[in-house]
Amino acid sequence: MRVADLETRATREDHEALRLWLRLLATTHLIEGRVRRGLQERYATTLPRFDLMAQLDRAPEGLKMGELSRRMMVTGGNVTGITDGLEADGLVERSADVSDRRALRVRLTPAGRRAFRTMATEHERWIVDMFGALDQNQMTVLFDLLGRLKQHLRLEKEGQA
Amino acid sequence: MRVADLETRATREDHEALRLWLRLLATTHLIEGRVRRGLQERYATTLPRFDLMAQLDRAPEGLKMGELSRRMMVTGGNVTGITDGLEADGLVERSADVSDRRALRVRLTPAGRRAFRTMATEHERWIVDMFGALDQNQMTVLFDLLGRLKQHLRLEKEGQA
DNA sequence: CCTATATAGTTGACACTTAAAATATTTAGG
DNA sequence: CCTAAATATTTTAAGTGTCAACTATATAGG
Repeated sequence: MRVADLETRATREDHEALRLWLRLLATTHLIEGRVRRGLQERYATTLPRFDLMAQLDRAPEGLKMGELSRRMMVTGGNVTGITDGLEADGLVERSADVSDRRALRVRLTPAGRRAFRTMATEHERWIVDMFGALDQNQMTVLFDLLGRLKQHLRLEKEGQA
Repeated sequence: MRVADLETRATREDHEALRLWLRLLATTHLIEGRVRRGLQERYATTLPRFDLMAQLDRAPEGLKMGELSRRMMVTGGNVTGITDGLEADGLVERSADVSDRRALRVRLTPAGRRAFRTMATEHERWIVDMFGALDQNQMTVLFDLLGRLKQHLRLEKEGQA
């Protein structure tokens, strides 16, 4: 290994699963950091803000806070804060849900949609470049293996509940 | 897909690389969250504290703050804060570096080492369980593909610098 | 030697994140 | 109908994370 990073802590004696986990984590951190810096430098925004807008871009009719929270895989309190910031900047708007007075519906404003679409184009280019190390077949294999892993994690959780 | 999560935002039209990235991110978040909750529930500690101690467990002679920062893949300021907390709890200690008066060497205290070893055993069990979805061969393939991806990211970065 | 630059670490400002408590509303049972 | 439990959201406290500014020390060239 050329560079000391999260994986450095793994040694020959460790279980293969542990080494795999550290590499998975290091790789994800590397990509995430690259995207975060790109968004900061090019658009003075953050990854969580971009993620929230990405979810809303897929849902023209808007999403309830709870649905946003589930899809972003973060807690509700977190979504409240990020939404507050985006709302203050006029990029998203909250509106009362018609069928449930406890709920709020969040959606992109026209300005928010424009801003997101611009960023998303460049964001996708970064991702394609970073995954350029893998050919079509390798990407498919990786996608399937991660799918298997993820499915297993979901099932384990259901077992508990 | 059965559950709405980070991947939900990906659609048929998206570039394969983007869908792969979202799955990589979702899977990593899932595992990370599981480990974080385990450490919190069983040992009332956090993942960053565990990670820092894990790095030190591999380096009996201790590590300089900067080396810790590189290996943990986080900024120096962050390491200062986590180290402060662990030091306050008597789990690590700072000592002056003999050859460089700017530098500090951090190492586990005996109590820190005992605490880490206990947690590490259980932590490894969690990881092995979570990766139980994959057989030996699949783990090797996943490990190699991530290695290829990671190597490519490192090279791109060197190119810039 | 002496100054310019680089490096090691800390600090402060700000954003993100979780968990738990609090509020408001809905739903389910009796 | 009425109350208990569940759900949707916000708030708060504490920890994590970045970046940029700062202090202290080291190193390189003249």
